[in-house]
Amino acid sequence: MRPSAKKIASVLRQKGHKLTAQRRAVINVVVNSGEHLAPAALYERVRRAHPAIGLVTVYRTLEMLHELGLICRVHRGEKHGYTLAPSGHHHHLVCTECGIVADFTDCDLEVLQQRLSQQTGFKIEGHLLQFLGYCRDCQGGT
Amino acid sequence: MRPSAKKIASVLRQKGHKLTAQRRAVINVVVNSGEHLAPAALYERVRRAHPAIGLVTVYRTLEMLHELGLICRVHRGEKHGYTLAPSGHHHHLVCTECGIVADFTDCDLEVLQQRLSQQTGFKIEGHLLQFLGYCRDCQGGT
DNA sequence: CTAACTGCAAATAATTTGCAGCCGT
DNA sequence: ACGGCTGCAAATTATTTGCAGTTAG
Repeated sequence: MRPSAKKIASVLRQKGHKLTAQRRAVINVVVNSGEHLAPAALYERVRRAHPAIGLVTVYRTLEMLHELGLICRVHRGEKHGYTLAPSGHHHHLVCTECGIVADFTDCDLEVLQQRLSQQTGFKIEGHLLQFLGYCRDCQGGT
Repeated sequence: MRPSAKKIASVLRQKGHKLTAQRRAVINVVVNSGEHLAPAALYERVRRAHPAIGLVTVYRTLEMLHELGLICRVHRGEKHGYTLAPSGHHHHLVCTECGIVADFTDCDLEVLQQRLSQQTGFKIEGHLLQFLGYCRDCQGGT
């Protein structure tokens, strides 16, 4: 399950972070968007609810949420952004057109990883897997 | 197979690009390194053979080689760099410590891709897969 | 010869940091 | 009250672009 704004807020408190109006605003935007938003885009949306917020605060809030494992980064072409983190191991399917994100958890890379590890002698720590494409709504026009 | 410097040079000619001393120097460094090098690191090495080269030229040469499909980008943590592109579909196993890269071609993601496509309605165009870990030589120390 | 190429310096773009004042707990 | 948080402006870092001189083909 993807966490709710309340859930996120409570984690912040538990970890000793203050729950300010700015942070609430950022959290709300992230939660109410299925898209993966770049800091700048997120900033624009947050300003609607909280016009005085600074871009710097958005950056700092995102970094904090990321460190707490509440949100994660996704790649979209050369750009990148943040989206809510469902609990546990997972990956993303990102629409390069609108940025919407779908999660999936079954990546079945264990076997491949095992073999690669043996063949190369690498001690594999993790993997980066993401699909790119066009979501249902973006398949028509350009 | 990974392309040789000669192979790359001949492709440049075929495509109507000029083969300058600077380009040769960049190509040689990329070819003689199994690592994935960031533009700045590559620049340092290229200077040994060609001290007067500008960083800008390195960027432009890398971009050109990338467009021709002769080299490809890899991700290493938050950073990124370039490495030789073996022909055909492939992926990388990157050592986060020293940056050395191993290639592999069999990713078996077709089945997963098919299912995701059906489940989400996405028209999947491609995927991003890369393993991160420590190579044989970097597993000991930090 | 001539268009492509090069290097410099300046321009962008994205993100980080120093700092003084503000505010959640 | 106090330490964390905020916003501004300046600093960084990575990459791109304008331009005049250079050079491969």
